[in-house]
Amino acid sequence: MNPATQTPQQTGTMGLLSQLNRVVFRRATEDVLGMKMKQLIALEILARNEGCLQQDLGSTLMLDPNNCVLLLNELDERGYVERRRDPCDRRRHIVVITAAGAKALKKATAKLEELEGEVLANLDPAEREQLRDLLARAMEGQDPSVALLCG
Amino acid sequence: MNPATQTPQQTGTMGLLSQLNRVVFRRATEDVLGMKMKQLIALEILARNEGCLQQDLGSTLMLDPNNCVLLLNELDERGYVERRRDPCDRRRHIVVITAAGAKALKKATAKLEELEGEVLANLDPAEREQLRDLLARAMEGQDPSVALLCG
DNA sequence: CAGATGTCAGACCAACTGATATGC
DNA sequence: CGCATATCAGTTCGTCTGACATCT
Repeated sequence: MNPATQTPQQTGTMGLLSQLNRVVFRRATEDVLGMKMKQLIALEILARNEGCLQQDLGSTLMLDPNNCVLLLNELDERGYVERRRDPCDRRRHIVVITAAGAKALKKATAKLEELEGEVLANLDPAEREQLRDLLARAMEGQDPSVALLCG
Repeated sequence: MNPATQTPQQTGTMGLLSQLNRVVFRRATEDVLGMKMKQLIALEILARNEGCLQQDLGSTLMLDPNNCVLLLNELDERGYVERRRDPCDRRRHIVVITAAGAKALKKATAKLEELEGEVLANLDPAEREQLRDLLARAMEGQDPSVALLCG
């Protein structure tokens, strides 16, 4: 809290990324969004990829198969998703978002965008789009197993 | 994993931020950096703010005072920081980075920048700087209690 | 004494590890 | 039978809550 003593040294991009993410996480509570941030991201993916495989969802979210089950259990209990057996390979599950899920997602997304406006208050609309574009392009460069996220 | 079924709907900026951060976290393990990501960020702040107050460090990292103690215990055990009583108010601690801490930070930062190059492979150098600038400017707009991070 | 700071111990939650059941 | 998928139970880790000691 003593800006005068700052040296010219810069904080790394990854550190800034991590900290800004922390700001968002601290504010994007379940109370605000109506669901957990993780659930929101999962529903976003499911909304854009109809009938996606459970394992693909897991790999895109970078979750162990294990953790993916837990996440889907939560979403299932709330009635936001359904798990159906894949007729081609009955070991697999196909996950689909329900109407209730889509509705809840819409609400949560609106809240998150509100929050985004506050967190990115220092950036004008063009810069915000630039930021989004850069983040999206960076994500596209990741391991293909994460591909479902990119639109 | 079925790009053909993607709809035009976009993933939100906050979702992308969260996911890209996850990519970094998954890869920035203690094995790679020689220390935890959190420790690295703390040392970065201490390197740029000589003799900063423990509570200011905590608020910048968005840690409870409690958690801040635990983090400093780890760094102290490794000999990376020292806690000194503030002569002005002997309830307070002033935290300083040691020579060993600075050395370890330098190493870890180099590794993190290597990792950054891989994670941001899709962006050219100008775009990476643009991204860093946007993130830094966004952070500057946060609550003043987080100010130590901004350079 | 009241308030602030830092510390510790116990509770809590989220994520990882191993074992089981089903289907290929 | 070996392999893959999903599920559950036990463990571990990081984080939060409350009590305590020191100092102003």
